[in-house]
Amino acid sequence: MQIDDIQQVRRFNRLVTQRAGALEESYLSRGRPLGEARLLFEIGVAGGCDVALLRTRLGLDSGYLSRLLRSLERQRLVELRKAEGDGRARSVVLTEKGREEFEAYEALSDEVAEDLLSLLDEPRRKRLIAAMGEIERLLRGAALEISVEDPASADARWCLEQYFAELSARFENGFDPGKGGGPPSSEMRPPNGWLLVARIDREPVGCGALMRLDEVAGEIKRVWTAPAARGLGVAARLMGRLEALARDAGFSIVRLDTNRTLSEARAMYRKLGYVEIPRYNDNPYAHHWFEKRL
Amino acid sequence: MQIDDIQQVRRFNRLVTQRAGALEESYLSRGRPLGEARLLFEIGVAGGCDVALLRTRLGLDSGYLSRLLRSLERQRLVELRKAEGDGRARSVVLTEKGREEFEAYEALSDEVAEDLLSLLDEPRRKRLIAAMGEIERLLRGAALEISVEDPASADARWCLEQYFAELSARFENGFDPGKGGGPPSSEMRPPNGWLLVARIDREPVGCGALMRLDEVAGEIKRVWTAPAARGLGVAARLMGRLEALARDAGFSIVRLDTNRTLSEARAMYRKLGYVEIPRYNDNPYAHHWFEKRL
DNA sequence: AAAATCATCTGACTAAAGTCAGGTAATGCA
DNA sequence: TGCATTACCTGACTTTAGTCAGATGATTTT
Repeated sequence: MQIDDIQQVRRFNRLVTQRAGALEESYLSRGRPLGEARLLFEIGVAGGCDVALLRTRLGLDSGYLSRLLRSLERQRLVELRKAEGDGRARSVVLTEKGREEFEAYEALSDEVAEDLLSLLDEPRRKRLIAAMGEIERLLRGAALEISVEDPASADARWCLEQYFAELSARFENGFDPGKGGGPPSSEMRPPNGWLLVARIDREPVGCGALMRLDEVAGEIKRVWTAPAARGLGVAARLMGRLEALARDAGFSIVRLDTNRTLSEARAMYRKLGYVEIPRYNDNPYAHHWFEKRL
Repeated sequence: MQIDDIQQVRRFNRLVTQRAGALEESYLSRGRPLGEARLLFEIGVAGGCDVALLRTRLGLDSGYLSRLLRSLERQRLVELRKAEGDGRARSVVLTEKGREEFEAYEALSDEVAEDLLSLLDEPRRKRLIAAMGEIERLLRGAALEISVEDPASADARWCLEQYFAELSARFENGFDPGKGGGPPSSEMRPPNGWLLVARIDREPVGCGALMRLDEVAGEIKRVWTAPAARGLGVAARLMGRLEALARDAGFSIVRLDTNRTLSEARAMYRKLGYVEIPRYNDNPYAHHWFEKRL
């Protein structure tokens, strides 16, 4: 690692935190301490949620959070009620007045961003946005964690549900997991199957599975990235890990199939070194088959 | 301005401030409140300075700052003494122990930056650094302020001194302002001369002058950018403003000369539409002459 | 059904950060 | 010379942000 790089990061951090301080200051303009403003904002973004979620998201002490909520309640900005399902927990929602306040904070955030952009002419603005997007993708992608997961875990099931829902939305004739979903999820457990879940900041953002086809070949299935995490290279990282798993399991070949509507996926497989091969299974939803020698 | 752009800036701000929190947290690891740590750091960066400068840089109340300084003094990290020149003012310097602490904070900053970089592989790291550099240049450049200044003002004199010092360091045979410096600074006042000073965050970072040659032609001189602000497009912005001044003054041509050692300057003049012409003056330090029709 | 665990609340604290109104000595200006 | 201004200091105060040790009632485990 180069010293120049470190210096660049440090200069950048200094500059950006300085500018970002403008946001905190603008938040204070509504005459409410920052802690309360942040809390109100977080409740608004979540659109009402359980107190426990706020506690972990903002990293607050439970006593402290309780008091902050009480204060917002006294200001008639939020309402607290018992959470459904668990009588111990409580959930918060914004009142009408709270929603107005939240929107005022939204407007302030927009304003700060707009002020920044207005300093630049159109081509420079484009470059700034592009560079910000690049940094965002790189940093979010860097925070990606991939782990082998039991297919029955809550996050795994969530990912798979999303995946199937997306297939049935995108495939020309819909999608029925029973017909083309391949092996049931319960088989995606070692030693003949592996399910990976990718997370960013604890939140699941993607999945992928490897199944044993025979002694020498594995099959990659159910590679999916959450819409919010696309463009970060999540799928490519999942593929890499699946191939590593395949190698560790002693496979020398991995195969996969895909539907013709998923053209981005096909482009990615090619880029990763997969070559198209003849049909090797009877999946009615597949139009292309690929393999890669490890 | 597009809504997408604003959202990108907001997402970026959120992400970056979140990561920057890591730095603040690491600063706390030395068992000193953040306020004191920041102050110590600022004194160290400045290498000792007047109290008033710290007050404006950190935006602190004078009473509060006074107490913070007292606390650092009690810890034997800094020493306060009367500022030279003004008996009311005080100046601060780090003690030996203070310097050690400062360096520990420096090391922490480096570490945080390194941790970030270590999350990425080499090509991604390169992209991150490039994007950070781009953002830094754009934002710093956006904060550039250019104004017509009296050549006797402190900032103007500082810029001109720096400019002459640099010429004498770079020219093959040194530089004597008396021989090639052109008209004395006192002539750079309307209606026959204009001196521009460029500033970023109040700090002067460059200068440039326009002088009347005759009824229809102006001459651009003393265009200089402080080393710390190079690469931000300061000189190009100064040139643009000087040309605008020339147009307003009724000139239809601007000319300028330059030394052969200043190749970046020559490249910039060409890029801005200047064309090389024969010698039009007797400046012994000039090797190239340019002009541009407005 | 008892015991353990959990989510939240309450009260009693503390440290940090900051504000404000004078006060003192040095400086600048008429 | 004298009066306003400036740079900093001091004391008295407030707000913000947070910690911690129980208390309470719901839920889960045994």
